[in-house]
Amino acid sequence: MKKKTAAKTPKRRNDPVATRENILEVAMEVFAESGLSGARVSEIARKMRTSQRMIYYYFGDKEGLYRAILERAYAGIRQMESVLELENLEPVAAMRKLVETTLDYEERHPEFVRIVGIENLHQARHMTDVSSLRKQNNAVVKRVEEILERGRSEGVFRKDVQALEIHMVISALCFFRVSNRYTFKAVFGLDMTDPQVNARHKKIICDAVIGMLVIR
Amino acid sequence: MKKKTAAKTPKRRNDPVATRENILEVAMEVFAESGLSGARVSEIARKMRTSQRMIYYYFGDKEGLYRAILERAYAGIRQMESVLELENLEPVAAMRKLVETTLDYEERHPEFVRIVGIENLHQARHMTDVSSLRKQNNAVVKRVEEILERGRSEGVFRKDVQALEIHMVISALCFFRVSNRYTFKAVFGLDMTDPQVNARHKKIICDAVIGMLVIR
Amino acid sequence: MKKKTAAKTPKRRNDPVATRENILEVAMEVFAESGLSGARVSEIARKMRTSQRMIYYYFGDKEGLYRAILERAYAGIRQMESVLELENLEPVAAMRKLVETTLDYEERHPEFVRIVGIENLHQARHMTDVSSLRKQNNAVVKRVEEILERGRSEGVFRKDVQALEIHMVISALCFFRVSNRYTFKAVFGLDMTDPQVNARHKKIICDAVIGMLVIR
Amino acid sequence: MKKKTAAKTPKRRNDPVATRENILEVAMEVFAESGLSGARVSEIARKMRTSQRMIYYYFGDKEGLYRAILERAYAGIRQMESVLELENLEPVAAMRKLVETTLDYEERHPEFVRIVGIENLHQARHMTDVSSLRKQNNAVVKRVEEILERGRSEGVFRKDVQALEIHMVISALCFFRVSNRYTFKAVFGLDMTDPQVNARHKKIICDAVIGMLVIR
DNA sequence: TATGAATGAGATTTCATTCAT
DNA sequence: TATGAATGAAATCTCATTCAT
Repeated sequence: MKKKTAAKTPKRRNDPVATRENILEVAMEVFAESGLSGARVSEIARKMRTSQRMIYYYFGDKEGLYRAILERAYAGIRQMESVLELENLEPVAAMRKLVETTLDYEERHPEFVRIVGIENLHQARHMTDVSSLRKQNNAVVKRVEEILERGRSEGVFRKDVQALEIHMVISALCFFRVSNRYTFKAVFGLDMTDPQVNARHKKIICDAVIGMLVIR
Repeated sequence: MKKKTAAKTPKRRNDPVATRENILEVAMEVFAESGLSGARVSEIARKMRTSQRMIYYYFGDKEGLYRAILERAYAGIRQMESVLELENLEPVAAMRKLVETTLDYEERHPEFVRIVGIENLHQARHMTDVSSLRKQNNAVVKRVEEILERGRSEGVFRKDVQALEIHMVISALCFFRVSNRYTFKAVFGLDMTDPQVNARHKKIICDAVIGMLVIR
Repeated sequence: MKKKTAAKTPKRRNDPVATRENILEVAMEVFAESGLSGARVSEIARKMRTSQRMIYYYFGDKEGLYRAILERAYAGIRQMESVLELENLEPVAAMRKLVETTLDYEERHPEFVRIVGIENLHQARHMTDVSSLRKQNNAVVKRVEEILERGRSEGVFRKDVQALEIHMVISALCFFRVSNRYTFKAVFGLDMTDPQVNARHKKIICDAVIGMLVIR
Repeated sequence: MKKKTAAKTPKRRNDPVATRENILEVAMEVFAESGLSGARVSEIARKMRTSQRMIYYYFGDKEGLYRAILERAYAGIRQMESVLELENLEPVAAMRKLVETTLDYEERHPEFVRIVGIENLHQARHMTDVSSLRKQNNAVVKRVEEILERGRSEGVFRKDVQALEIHMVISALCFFRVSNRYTFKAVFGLDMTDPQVNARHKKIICDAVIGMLVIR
C-alpha cells in the first residue's frame, strides 16, 4: 500500500503528449456514454489518475475537451477509410467492401456513432474548423465517386445516382444500426449486436446499395 | 384544436388537463433541443408561464416529465401510421406511400427524431412499459408485412426479405436525414432541409426500398 | 445549544425584502473593503447567516450583487442631498452648508467613497441604467445652479463659473480626503480622520469654493 | 531610450535588467487596469512574452511585483517634480506652473493615478519603507513651502495657509479629474479627456489655488 | 389544486504558486 | 539564469428539488 505500483499511474513528470492522449481516451469514453452536458469532468479525472486540474490545463474547459475528442472521433473513421485500397477491386466488389467496412467500423466503434449523434443534438455547433473537416471528409465521397465512375464506364452502373447520395445511404444504414439499437431492441425485440443479425444486415445493406446502382 | 385558443396565457386557475398538456408541449421542445441532462427544468418553467414547482407537482421529477414526453413522442408517429389506409393501394404504391409518409412525418417532426435519438443515447433506459410499446409498434411491422404479403402473392415481391428488415431500412434512411443533418451539413455542405433535396431523397429512398423487394 | 436563539438569525421563511436588504448591507461592507474581484461571496455569506446560495438566488451572480450595492451607494448620498433645504439660506451660507454636508457625509460614509473609487477602477462599466442615474444626479447640479443663480442676481457671485465646475471642485476636495487618506498618511504623516484636521479642512474647502465665486 | 530598441522581443537570453524592466512595464499596465486582486499573473506573462515562472523568479510573488510597480509609480511623479525649476519664477507664476504641470502629468499618466487609487483601496498596506517615501515626498511640500514663503515675504500671499494644505488641494483637484472621470462621465456626461475641458479645468484650478493664497 | 421561498450538493472553473531540471 | 509541467486550494455558479403554507 505504501509503495504505489507506478504501473498504471501516469503520475507527474510524464511526457505531456501521453498525458494529453490519455485524457482524450478517457474523455471520449465518458462523453460518448453521457453526452456533453451529462459528462462530468470529475468522472473523467477519476477514471484516469489525474486531477481535474490537469484537464483544464490541457484543454481549457469542458467544451475544449469535447471539441478535441470530436475531432479525434472523426479522425478515426477517416483513418480507416484511407487505407481501404478500393481501386484494385472491380466496382461491385469495391462497393461491397466499402459498405462492409463501414458497417464493421461503426459496429466496433459505437463511441464514434454516439459522439456524432451527440454533436447533432448540439446542431454541430462545435464543428468550427469546418474547412479542414470538409476537405478530409470529401475524400470519402471522392472514393465513392471513383467507384461509381469506373462502374459507369464499364457500363454496369447507372449514371443518375450521385456519390454523395450513395454515401448518405450507406452512412444512414450503418449508423442507424448502432445509434438506434436500444430503442429498436425495446420496441421490436431485435438485438442488433447479435453477429447473425449483423451478417444478415450486412448482406441486405450491400444488396440494397448495389441494387441502387446496377443497371438491371 | 379547440382548446388551444387560450393556450398562450395558462396563467392560474386553468384546468389541470390543459396545464399538464401545456407543460408537455414546452417540455418536448426543450428536451428535444437540449437532451435529458442538457434540458433545464427552470427553462421549461420559464418558457411557459408557471413556476418550476408546478412541473414537480404534475410529474414528480425531471425524469418523470421526460418519460411523459417520450411516450407522447411515440404516440404521435403511431397516430400518423394508423391512418395510412395502405390496404387499398397495390403493393408497390402502398410501399411508396409508406416511405413518403414516414419521410414527411420525420421531416415535419424533428422533435420526434431528436427525442428518439436522445433516448438511444440513454440506452432506452426510460422505455419501461415495453409491453404496450411493443404491441403498438408491431403494428407498423404488421402493416409492412401485409404489403409484402400481397406483393409476394401477386408474384412481384421477393420472398426472402423480412418486414422488420424493410422497416429498419425505411426508418434508417428517413431518420438519418433528420438526425444527422447538422453534421452532414457541416461536413458535406448539403442542406437536407432544402425542399429540392427532400424530393430527390424521397425518390431515391423509395426506389431503394422498392429495389430491395421487386423481382427483376 | 439546541434551541437556536432566533435572535440574530434571519433563518428561513423570513420576508424576502429583509433578507435582500440584509445581504445588501453586508455586501456593501465587503465590496467596499475588498473591491469587486477581491470580495468573496463566501465572506459575505459568512458575515450574515445565510448560505452563498441565497446570494445567487437573489442577485444572480457576484456582479449582480455588486451592481445592486453600487446603486444603493449612490441612492444614499442622493438621499442626503435631497433633504438639505438650501433655498432658505442666503447664497454664501447655502454654499457653505452644501460643502460642509458633503464633507461630513463622505467622512461618515467612507464605504460610499470606496465603492465609487472601485467603480472608477472598473471604468464605470457597471453603471448601465445611466438614464435614471443621470436624472437623479443632475439634481445636485441643479441645486448648485440654484445657489449660483441667486448669488449672481444678488450681485455677489461671478457669472463665469458653472455649476458643474463647482460641483466637481467640491466633490474632488471632499472625496480626496477620504479616498486618498491612506497614502496621504503614509507619505505626509497627516491623519485626515483627526477631527481637528477635519475642521480645518472644512474651513479651507469652504473658503476655497466661496473664493471661486465671490466678486472681490 | 536607447535600450528600448529591441524591447518588443525580449525572448530568451536577454539581459536580466531589461527583462525585469519589461515585466515592470507590463505589470504596471495590468495592475493599473485591474487592481491588485483583479490583475492576473498569467495576463502579465501573456502580455510580455515570458512565462509566469519568470515573474516569480524576479519578484517572488504577485505582491512583490505589485510593490515594485508601486514604487516605480511614485518614482515617476517625483522625477517630474524634481525638474520643475520653480525658484526662478515669481510666486504666482510658480504656483500656476506647479498646478499646470501636476494636472498635465496626471492627465498623461493615468496609470499613476490608478495605482495610487488602488493602493488606497488597500489602505496603503504595501507602502512599507515609508521613511524613504516620506523624505522624497516632503520635497514636494518643500517646494510649495518655498513658493509660499517668497509670496508671503513679497506681501502677496496670506500667512495662514499651509503648504501641505495647498498641496492637498492641488492633488485632490488634479487627481479627481483622472481618478473619477468614468463615474463623472456616466453621471454628468462630462468628458474629462476632452482638451477643451482640460484647458478650462486647468484655469479654474489655478485660479482657485491662487485665490486661496493671494491677499485681496 | 397551487405556489413563492429556500436550499444541499455538487459542478465547473480560476489562480497563484511550486516541482524538477 | 532560465523554464515547461504540474497542482492544491479555493472560488464562482448551477441544478434539481423540498419547505411551508
